Amino acid sequence: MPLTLTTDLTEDTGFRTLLERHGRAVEFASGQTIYGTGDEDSTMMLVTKGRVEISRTSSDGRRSILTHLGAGDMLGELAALDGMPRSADVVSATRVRGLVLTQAQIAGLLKDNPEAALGVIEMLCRRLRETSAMYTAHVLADGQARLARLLLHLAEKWGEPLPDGRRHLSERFSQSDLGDLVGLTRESVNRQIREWELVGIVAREGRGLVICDMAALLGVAGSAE
Amino acid sequence: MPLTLTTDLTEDTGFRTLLERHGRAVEFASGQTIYGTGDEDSTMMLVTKGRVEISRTSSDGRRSILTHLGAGDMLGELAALDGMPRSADVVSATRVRGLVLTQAQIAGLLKDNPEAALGVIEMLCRRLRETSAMYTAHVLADGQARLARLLLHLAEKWGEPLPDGRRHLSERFSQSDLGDLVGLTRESVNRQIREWELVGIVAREGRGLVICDMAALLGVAGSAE
DNA sequence: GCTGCGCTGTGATACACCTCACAAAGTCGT
DNA sequence: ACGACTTTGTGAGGTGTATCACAGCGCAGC
Repeated sequence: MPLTLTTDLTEDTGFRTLLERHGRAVEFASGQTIYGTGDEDSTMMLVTKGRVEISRTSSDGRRSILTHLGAGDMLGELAALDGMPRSADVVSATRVRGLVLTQAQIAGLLKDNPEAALGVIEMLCRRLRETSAMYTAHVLADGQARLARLLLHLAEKWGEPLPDGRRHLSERFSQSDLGDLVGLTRESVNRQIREWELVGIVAREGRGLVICDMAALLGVAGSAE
Repeated sequence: MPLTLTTDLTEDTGFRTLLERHGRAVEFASGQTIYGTGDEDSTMMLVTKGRVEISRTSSDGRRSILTHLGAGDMLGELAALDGMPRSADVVSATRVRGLVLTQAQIAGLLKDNPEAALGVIEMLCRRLRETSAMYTAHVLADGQARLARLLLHLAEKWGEPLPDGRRHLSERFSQSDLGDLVGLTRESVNRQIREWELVGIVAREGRGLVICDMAALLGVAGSAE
């Protein structure tokens, strides 16, 4: 089960309307810190354009990326819902545009509209299932399987399908990003991808990556599911 | 940040009253499967006595234990709240007594009592923070640090304090359980604990374990926080 | 154009942890 | 008190990844 931490807005909890109607438009250049771990502010944001990275950094400087979010994804709802300090860093990976909602606006929505609360509960349950699946996947699978899973997931979320069924990933994920997403070093990611390239499972097309043989990746990924 | 997945009932979302008043009393012998991954039933349960293990098993038979829950903890609320299939196995680690609530009862509570929904949201947010902290901890820390963290957490949740400040863990956790809780083999756990025993960080007292030097464990645990 | 700087590629070496194998000790049922 | 089963202890050897080190490459800015 791949990591998403994504809030699917096709199922509307009332947030979408609220955001589009009352959200304050914001914009960030690439590389800016949007929220920092421990911050006390309690806003949330809907990404309308670009890509952000959710991560944590250990005291000795190693980084664990939880996920990347893009247009249509919400972020920061945890702090907005429970008022606790932010639990992760959010950094723009590209130029990012979004709509921001304050905690007061959200609290208002929840008070006036009990339906919304049920939607929120459903969303949190889904996130909880995803996160805990992500945990066990990391415990049980080795690096190769985790990387295979990641590529499949990224291709799904960010890639465009090619006519021949392969998938093109044009968004730029550096190998060290990939490493931080699955808990491997950049070098290990390099060697693994290189190996898959030789066997024709993936290919390099200009600045992007093409997933040629999804079935093979699924095989590698599933071996320890 | 240790794994808990625990629902703290001191903060009452209305569930506790509901459970104590309308819960159906149940009892399980040690080693019984209470809920199985994929099951469709949607009850939840308050543990009143004993200890249960929440785990997942990979296709190749390796097991990852998410946590152990005991008296005062709720389990199965995820499926009860969102109606999806169970996402993990729950097995009694000892003889267990509990009170069971049906999904209909919970739905009724949430509909009649909007306050309760807010409490549930808060609880889910806390769980989400814990689970994702658990994930990054596992990615960033090595086996030694994870085991140290685990012992501290178990001592806190299940141990009794001794007059001299040490902590006695009388509940029986086998070394392979400990391994499955942190993603190590039984052998590795054995060697590590043995080593700590030699240095006086922990000690064996009959059938239980005593944490002698919490500070030292904290040091090991925190080195990669 | 040249100059940095971040990304990629690759070898050599180290080490944490696993796997396998087996013995000893403890626990439980009858 | 007996055997069966689980848990613990420990060695030898293998392996997946990390670490370090360095070279090439591509792109942005001056």
